[in-house]
Amino acid sequence: MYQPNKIEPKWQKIWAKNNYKNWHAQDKPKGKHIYILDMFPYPSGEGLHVGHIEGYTASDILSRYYRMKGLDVLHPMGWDAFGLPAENYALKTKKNPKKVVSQNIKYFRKQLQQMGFSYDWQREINTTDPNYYKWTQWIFLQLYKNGLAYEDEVPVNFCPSCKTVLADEEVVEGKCERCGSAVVRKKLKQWILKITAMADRLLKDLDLLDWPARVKTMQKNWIGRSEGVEVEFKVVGQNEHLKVFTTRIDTIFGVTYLVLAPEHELVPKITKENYKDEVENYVKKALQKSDFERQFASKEKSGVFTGAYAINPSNRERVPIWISEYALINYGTGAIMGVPRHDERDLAFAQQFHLPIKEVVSSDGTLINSGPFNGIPYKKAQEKIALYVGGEKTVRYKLRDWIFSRQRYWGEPIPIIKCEKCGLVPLRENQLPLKLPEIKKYEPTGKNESPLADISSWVNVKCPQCKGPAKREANTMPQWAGSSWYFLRYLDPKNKKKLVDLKKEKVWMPVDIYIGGVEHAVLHLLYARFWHKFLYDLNVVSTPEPFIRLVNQGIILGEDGEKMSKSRGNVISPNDIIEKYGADSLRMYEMFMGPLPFAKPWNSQGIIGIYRFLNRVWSLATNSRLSLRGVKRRSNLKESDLKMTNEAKKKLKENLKEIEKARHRTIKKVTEDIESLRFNTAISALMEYVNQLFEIPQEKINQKHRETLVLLLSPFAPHLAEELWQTALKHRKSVGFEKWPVFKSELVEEKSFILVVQINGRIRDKMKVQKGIDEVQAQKIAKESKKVKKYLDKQKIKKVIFVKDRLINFVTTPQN
RNA sequence: GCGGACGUGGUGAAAUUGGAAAACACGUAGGACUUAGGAUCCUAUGCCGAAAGGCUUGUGGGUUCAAGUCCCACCGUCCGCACCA
Repeated sequence: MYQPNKIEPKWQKIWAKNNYKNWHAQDKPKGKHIYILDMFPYPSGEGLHVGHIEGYTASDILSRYYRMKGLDVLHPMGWDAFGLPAENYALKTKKNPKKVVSQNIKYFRKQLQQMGFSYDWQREINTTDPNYYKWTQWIFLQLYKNGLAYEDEVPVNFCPSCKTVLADEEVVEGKCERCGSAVVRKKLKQWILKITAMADRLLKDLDLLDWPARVKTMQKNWIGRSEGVEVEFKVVGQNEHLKVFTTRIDTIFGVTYLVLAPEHELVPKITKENYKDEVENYVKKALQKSDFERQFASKEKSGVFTGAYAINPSNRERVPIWISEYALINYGTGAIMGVPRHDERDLAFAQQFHLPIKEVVSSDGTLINSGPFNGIPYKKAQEKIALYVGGEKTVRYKLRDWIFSRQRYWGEPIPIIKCEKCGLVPLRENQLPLKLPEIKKYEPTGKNESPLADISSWVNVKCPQCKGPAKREANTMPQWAGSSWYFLRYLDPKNKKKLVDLKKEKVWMPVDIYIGGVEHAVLHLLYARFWHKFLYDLNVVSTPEPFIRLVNQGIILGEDGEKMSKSRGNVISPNDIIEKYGADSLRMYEMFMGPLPFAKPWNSQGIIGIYRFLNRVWSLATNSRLSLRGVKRRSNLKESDLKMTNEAKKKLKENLKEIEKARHRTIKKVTEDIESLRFNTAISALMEYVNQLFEIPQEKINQKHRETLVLLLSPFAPHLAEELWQTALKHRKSVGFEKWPVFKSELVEEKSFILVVQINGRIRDKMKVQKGIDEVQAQKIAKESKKVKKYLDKQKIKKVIFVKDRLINFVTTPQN
């Protein structure tokens, strides 16, 4: 009897011997090797959910499969444990974050081991371990030394609930990605990473990657490259110039006003006395609004006139200068030229404030009202007009630099000392890691500083340069720091001298297959690419991209088809499923639900089908009865016991002949499907094979049939396979390192096929015939069919289409 | 609004290159075995029809001997971005 709750713990214990040495990958393997990586989890208090298991099962199947194919497989696991979720949870439960994290990790590790995932636990890493974050800090120092980390006072996103600044990537629809509070804009001095310096490479190198189209598109849009022209408008009566950015320089003759962002630095300078009160009022109001309010609450355009005018360089016309929220300070130059006739937003604004509207591109796409450029197609005119108005070609990106400091306790300390005399002084590399002090009060202060600022024993230090009094940088790094390079540390987790040994790095990088959720498309995946390119420039790594192939698993929805959530009460707990059906059933069901990238609703009934299947496998391999009692299984009977009609005898003979072919066909199908990550159809193929084995008497099933079944099943259901391999089939060694079965192509090939006979494209008959017959033979056979004759009667055959080994189609016309 | 993915039975889904639509499961119905069945086994199961046969891959058109697959238009769903000049 198949009892998963007995055999699963048994094999898990055996696999755990010597810290899972069987799954330990060589540092420098001699033969073929493959790096199969999961997005490592954030060890929350909730434990693993079914979504984690989906991706992790897929990667485990691949890992086990490639080991059986004889490859060296690197399949590691670790913990991404710094950041807000752990800290908020710790605050809520009034515990120490370090303790919380270590408890959660313990629970996660246990759950992963209960699933039978074949990780190389000797390479386990933890981003909150000082031996790990030493290197996160080291990378920061290199960024600083290379001018890619800088401190600046800029308008930043601030979450009032989490009491910290956030990166643009962490703001979703104007709200904090973590807690959902509306984000407000503040001007604060922050550490910033110059990701924009890599914008072009991050965009171009997307071409090197085998990633899902939507992730590439998301990154492309996020980087948001646009080519345009910067052009200056002189302010009337002042020695000031307003620089605007436009992608449509050809419409400059149609400019009827200019707009500045409320935060634009020239606003106070150019505003005329009579307009000052109104302008200041508007600016003040705008600054108080959250991003959410500014972007979504009011679709109507707002704005005020500054009283100032500027000269349009194309036609010398005087145009009014306005300010409005719809000009964004952090894109382009923060100032735009208003062309109401040819831009929807400008049109809305012009209509609101009764500004003139001027047409400069006619319906046929040529310029009008544009002085010397009239009659030229607008595209062609762009270059000439840019030259004419003294504009400068520029490339602009939506991507903004990465705000890198957080006013929270639970993160990597930034290894910088601030000295009044010497300014910013980086720690020396031999002073790393700069450990996060253990403190009692780690609540965020809300004072735009991390709680570390209040720990005087930690924060007050001597300046390494002048030995005078100085302070440590008290802000910490964001959650994304540790995950931006973790896949490198797996290669060399204990190296004390280097982040990673270059020789080991050269062997294993880049990651061959990276499996994880799509939610990191513009966060982790963008940050990791950025750091990787930087490390590539430093010769710390040898490849420009870290992840060649990315696969997103689709989310698993609740039974109601909605996203699983506690409030909906539709969360499926892996623990319950394991208890009821075992980890092998859970693994296989999640793979059987549908294609890996699809979103799929859970179905409690569905897993029963898998459980039944594994029971059938058990009974086949152990040669035992399937049911508990009272059931006559056909294959328990001797051939002579069967009441054999002639037809039944014939069918049996056929089945026996077919079964060896079926074995080879199944090997082929399962092998190909695993390699292309079509696990659902691989499992279907295994089911079909089992169904076929059930069609023949038990004594006709030989060891080879059973062994093939167990071998092919082993990546999917490793516990069951191991049990059957060693107990029922009497092998000594683990099934996980047996040779993957091979098929003979001559046995996969069928000798006959079903010839489909069509008349005018409609199927009229089917018949089993020898493969390889030619058109003449096929015609002859087809025409012998009564059904076909009926339709060909009184018809003239106009044309015959013959597709070899598939079909024959008679195209006819009535004879008269 | 812009960009992307997609639309097949009661449900999850299969379907190499344009060549048998619905594999494999779930569910349902009937039967077997049973003190019992929510275990197990067998049979049936896209729709209409007694049958012959006809119809069927969101809708409408097109290309083709042949379309789930290719082309055009429309409808719908999901996801991402969203005043980016």
